[in-house]
Amino acid sequence: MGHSRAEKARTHERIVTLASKRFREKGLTGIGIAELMKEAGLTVGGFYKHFASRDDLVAEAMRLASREWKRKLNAAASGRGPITFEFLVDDYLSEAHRDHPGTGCPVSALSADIARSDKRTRALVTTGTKEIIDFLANTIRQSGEEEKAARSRAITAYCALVGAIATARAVSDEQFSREILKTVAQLLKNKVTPRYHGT
Amino acid sequence: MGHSRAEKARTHERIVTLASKRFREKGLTGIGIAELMKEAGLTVGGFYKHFASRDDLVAEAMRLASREWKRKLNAAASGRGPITFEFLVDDYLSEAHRDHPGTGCPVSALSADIARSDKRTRALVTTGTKEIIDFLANTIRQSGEEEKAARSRAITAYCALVGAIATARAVSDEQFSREILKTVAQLLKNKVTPRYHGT
DNA sequence: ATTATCTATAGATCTATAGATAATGC
DNA sequence: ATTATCTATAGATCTATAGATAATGC
Repeated sequence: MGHSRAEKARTHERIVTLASKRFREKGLTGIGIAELMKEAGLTVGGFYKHFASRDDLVAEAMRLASREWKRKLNAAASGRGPITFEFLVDDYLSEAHRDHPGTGCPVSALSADIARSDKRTRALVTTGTKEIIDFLANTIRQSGEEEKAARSRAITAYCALVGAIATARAVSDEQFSREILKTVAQLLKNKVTPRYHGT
Repeated sequence: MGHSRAEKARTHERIVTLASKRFREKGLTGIGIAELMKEAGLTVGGFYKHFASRDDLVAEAMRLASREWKRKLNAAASGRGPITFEFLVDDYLSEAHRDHPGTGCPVSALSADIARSDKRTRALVTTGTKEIIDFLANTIRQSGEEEKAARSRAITAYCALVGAIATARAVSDEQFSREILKTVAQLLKNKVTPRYHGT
């Protein structure tokens, strides 16, 4: 029991980290505070000394998920030269990402729940989404695309990625699910390479 | 109280119709049986004479949502000659669709919940999704596209549509939300018209 | 003395069931 | 007699709070 302030900060982070994973897996209302605290090795009573309300935890968990997701994209680049659009597409549309929503893109896992969340959470996700799209647009410009066209492609590619993972997770036919991932990956990559010269 | 068998059938349909709407609005776990029955002008006790379990209602509601959604696409075509890909895209990516999930595409509203649903519900949605993609592929072939390429484009377009609505609903910046809808609509329509001759 | 966590619990849900009531349908 | 719906309730949740306990930190 008891324990230091430094330990409390670590406990806090442990709860938020766990929540950001479980929320993506089970939905923002799919797991209760008691179960989360138990999984974190704590009991329900301590929760409200860490968070003013459940929505507070949701907001913090989504903030962490967005930050980690961005960090992951950047980390994927490091040591390999500038990250390419093709790499991002293959990484996003992998079966690993489809099968592990807990560590994946928060928007594809929680879009509907986010739409029903409070202002703070939605604002956070909005900022994160804009940043990812800017990031995508930059990789597209590296392929020689003009700025405005790159943004259009980035937005459309982002939506195709989100929709593909969401749909591939929803359908129960494994072959069909894989077809979705592979087809979207292939088409997105073809569309963006300069050799096709689309407007 | 009491009432005829014919009336029971109508009551049953009323519950399923309401559920298919509320589920799309609030999520598959976002509304309880008591509230649904109350909204349908009934009380909670009668529920289990209509459905063996909550999951039973979920399955029936999703079946209805898929059927209605297909019917809507087909109805949009009637009296206007063969339905075009362009029309479907604009209709799907309208602000009206974004703002009224209850009568909209069940996959964009519920993908994550569906992924966590039982076999029956997922199988139903899988079939519905395949049909919509076939439908899209047909409209693309009407623009002179070869069959296999049309299927690839249909799958990718479907994912872009689903992701665009999901994302446009999640973000809280109205201008950004509209940008997403418009950009994806424009790019999808450009990509499919024969004048661009992409592979 | 303060505080991080605990046990315990209030009050509001939720799904599901039991048994009563009032109609239909033989 | 059967049955469509009702009232009432069991038992399991859920969020949030009160008060106890055992540590930290002045």
